Amino acid sequence: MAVTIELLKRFSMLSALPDSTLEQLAQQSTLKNVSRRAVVVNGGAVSENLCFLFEGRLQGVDFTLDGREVGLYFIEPGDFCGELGLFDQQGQPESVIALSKSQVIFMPASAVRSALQSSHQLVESLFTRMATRVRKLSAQRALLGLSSTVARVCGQLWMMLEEQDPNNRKDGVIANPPTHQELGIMLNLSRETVTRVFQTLQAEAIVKRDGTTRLLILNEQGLKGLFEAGDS
Amino acid sequence: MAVTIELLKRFSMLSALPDSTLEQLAQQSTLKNVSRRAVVVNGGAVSENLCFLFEGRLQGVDFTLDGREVGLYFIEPGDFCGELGLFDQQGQPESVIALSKSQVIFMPASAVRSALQSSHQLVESLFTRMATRVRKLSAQRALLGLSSTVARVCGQLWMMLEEQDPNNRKDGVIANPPTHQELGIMLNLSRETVTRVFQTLQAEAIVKRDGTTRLLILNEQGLKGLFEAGDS
DNA sequence: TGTTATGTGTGATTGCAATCACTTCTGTTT
DNA sequence: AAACAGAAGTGATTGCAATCACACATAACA
Repeated sequence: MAVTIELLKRFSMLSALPDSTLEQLAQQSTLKNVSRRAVVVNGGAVSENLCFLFEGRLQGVDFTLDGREVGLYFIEPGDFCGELGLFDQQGQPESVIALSKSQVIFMPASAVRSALQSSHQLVESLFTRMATRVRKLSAQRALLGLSSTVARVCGQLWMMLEEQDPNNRKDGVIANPPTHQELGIMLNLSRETVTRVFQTLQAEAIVKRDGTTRLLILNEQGLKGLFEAGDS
Repeated sequence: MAVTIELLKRFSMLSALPDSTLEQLAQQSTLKNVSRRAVVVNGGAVSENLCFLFEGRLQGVDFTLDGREVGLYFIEPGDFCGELGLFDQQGQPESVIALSKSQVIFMPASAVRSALQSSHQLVESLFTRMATRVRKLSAQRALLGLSSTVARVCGQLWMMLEEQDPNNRKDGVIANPPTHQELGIMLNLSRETVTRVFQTLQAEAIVKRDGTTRLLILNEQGLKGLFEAGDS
């Protein structure tokens, strides 16, 4: 499926580029519909593409040496992945998997390198985005330092809410929420434990499931309070 | 203390820069001796400097909302930190602390930005280094997915060994090893649990303490085996 | 519409590591 | 050399979440 300049402008990192650069990137990119559970980036392999998520939800998943799945990060619409190997030809250990039906733009790394050569502004944008990514990884890791399972789940939901697009954020909606299992591997919790925390949160009218494609945060202050309480 | 071109060349990211660029960077940089427990980068604040570690050991430390210390990463000699805010003027949540007496070169971010403008090679080096950092953060996080405390500690020691300079690596030496407490906060373990694991490893002649500045890895295969065994 | 697969929910059991309090050892300072 | 501070070591107790097995609900597919 063809990629247009307008489509690429939806991504904040690309939006400030001149149309001529966007046109070149668009011509070399492909928009694909990927189904739930599809592998978007293969772990371990060098990725030839950057993957921009237009709609859906992706998750970076690694495996420990004892075979456990470890969730490293989620990718929300408007974000991308696959950029680590841009200059060092090395891949990333984790796979990136679609958690729900998604639309992904695959953009060749070579095209991005060319654009970087001619646009210092893109260099700064990419670097800034990498910095944001490092901060998010650190915040994600800090969640694991919480000893309370309720605090950990609430912290994850809070982080996901903060990363929703402005409309969903305003309405307290998390689009395409991950399953309990997918949340569990982010937080080193079994899916039963995540289920039990959700039971508590729903009983207290803090969250409410709205079908499988939306999770409603009914009480943001309550959620944040449980996150900040830590060991209550 | 004055910084020389030769000193800066010890850092792989800077070594390929032309002497004229290195001279400019050197003139604006400062080498400081910092004592154990000194704060090298203040968490939350925008850092005006990049901090290059010449000798010693640094640790990035954050706090969870319930007040627990969380260790995010170690910094070995030859590496640096403080670069996240280069272009977005935002800081990092974690503080960077010296774990042992260290020598750190403070290099103004403004000087690095200037160098980046004129050196695409430095852009690539910095980006590649950020990618490496993301991979390390992911690997660090994956350690927390191991359910066995022995595997987790052994994994941490293995990662630290791999990051030693070639001489120490060859000899199976970890220089300036962190305390059990400092290791514990990296791995979400209490310092008592880390001590008990070390007891086991020393009893099995896998590791041996050589004073406070060196930890000897006597049996690398044994260490790696315990790491890879996961849930033994 | 019925069947199948996936996700959520539930209850019981058990093991492991956090916690606490304390002692011993080692390095630093006076 | 003695005193002090910090780090390592030790033992007992207890709580919490992983694990397991299973049932129920919901979504997807034929």
